[in-house]
Amino acid sequence: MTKPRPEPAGREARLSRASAGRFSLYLRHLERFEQEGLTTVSSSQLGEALGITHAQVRKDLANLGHLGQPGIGYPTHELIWALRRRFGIDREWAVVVVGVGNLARALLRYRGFRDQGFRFAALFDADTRKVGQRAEGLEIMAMERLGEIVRSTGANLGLVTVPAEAAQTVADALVAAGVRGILNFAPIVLRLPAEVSLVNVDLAIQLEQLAFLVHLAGK
Amino acid sequence: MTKPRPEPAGREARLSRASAGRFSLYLRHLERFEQEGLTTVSSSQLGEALGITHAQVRKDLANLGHLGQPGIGYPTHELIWALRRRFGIDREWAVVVVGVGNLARALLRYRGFRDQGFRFAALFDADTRKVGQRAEGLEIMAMERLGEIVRSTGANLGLVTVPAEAAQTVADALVAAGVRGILNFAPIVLRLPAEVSLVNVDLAIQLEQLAFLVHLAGK
DNA sequence: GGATGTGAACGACTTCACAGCG
DNA sequence: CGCTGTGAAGTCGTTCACATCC
Repeated sequence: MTKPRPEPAGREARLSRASAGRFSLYLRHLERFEQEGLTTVSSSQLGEALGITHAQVRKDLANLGHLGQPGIGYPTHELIWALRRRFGIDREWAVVVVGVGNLARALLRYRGFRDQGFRFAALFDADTRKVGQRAEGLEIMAMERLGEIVRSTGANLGLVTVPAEAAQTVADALVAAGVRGILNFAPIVLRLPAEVSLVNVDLAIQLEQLAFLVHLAGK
Repeated sequence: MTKPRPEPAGREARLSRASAGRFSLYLRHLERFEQEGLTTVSSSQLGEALGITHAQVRKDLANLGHLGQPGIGYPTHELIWALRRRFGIDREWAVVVVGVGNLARALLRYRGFRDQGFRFAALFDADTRKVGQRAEGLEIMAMERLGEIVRSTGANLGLVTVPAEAAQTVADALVAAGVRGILNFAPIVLRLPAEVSLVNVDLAIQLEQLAFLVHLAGK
């Protein structure tokens, strides 16, 4: 049974889910600012970049401690590292991908994952014709080896890009293998133990969402 | 300049954005329930399926008028159609796709789009080697023809799956061609006129998000 | 002056709890 | 009795406004 908000909380000062959801955006823009040579950035600059208010930015960043200097702004480099620490991407994440279709291939190609501390450790597919082939430099493994390989590589995240019918089974296997988080692209509600984190991305729903917004706007 | 909440509102009884965001989930589960032969469904059943409380379900569905019957529940079929009407998928949406990579191919393959009233009208790519090839039964067109074809097909939604550098240019072209909504997969903040709706899907961020949740959970 | 940090006001969403109907 | 619809309360997130500091 999945409670609406399982979400176990960390120790540090309470951090809202909404604010957490913007952290990777801050990071991305800060990295750009740093590359452009800005040693310091203001809440207004960040707000402009993310499309939110400066007050919001300050509230979010207050979670990281008092990094800002009145009259000046935030030191870009320090802020980036404070975010990374808080974020957990100062360590490395090993990711396994289950279901090697077009979507998985698109994700494997995404540049920037490696920079952000993500490493693809292994690929799996139930289709025996795909097993043994390579995708983006990694060999595709048979599903039977999932448990073994997740354990031996110490993978902690699983990416599920299989059809809806197979998703729960795959998720169960990943959990059994000891994965700590699952990124699910299948259009179903996965049932997971509370200690395993879950992020859902439902592409079909996004398009429906858009149609809905247009529908509402067009009156 | 993009205000945090441009969102022009519809006429009917005010509908919260959060509740709107669940509509496609309701629809999906209701269709499943109907297939399973349930002519009637309760707020608890729906809540269980979506992972939210029954009170929440009733609040959401109250927007559609008084469809529920105390002691009984909601008539499945009527509810589905009430949702569809409210949703705008009782009409057809023509979608053009710009940037035919793996991600676009994955989306083109998504079953269910057609059932939900979406039709892929045309594909475009800047890569001249791809132009003329076919993907999922549609010919890939040169970017130059975008305006012309959007207009002739009456396409109202655009799906942007190009690299970040090209995304704003593509979006501008789509807007100029008269598209009413854009589903953007590029990891940048698009600047659009307020009358064009926008939904962003940033896949890289979802993985970071997951890492973050795991990080927080693991204390 | 320009920018941060933050209490207080505000607004949005969710849950509670219960009246009322079938 | 079961289940809906809905005010009221509660929770969460955002914006305002201003004291404070460089």
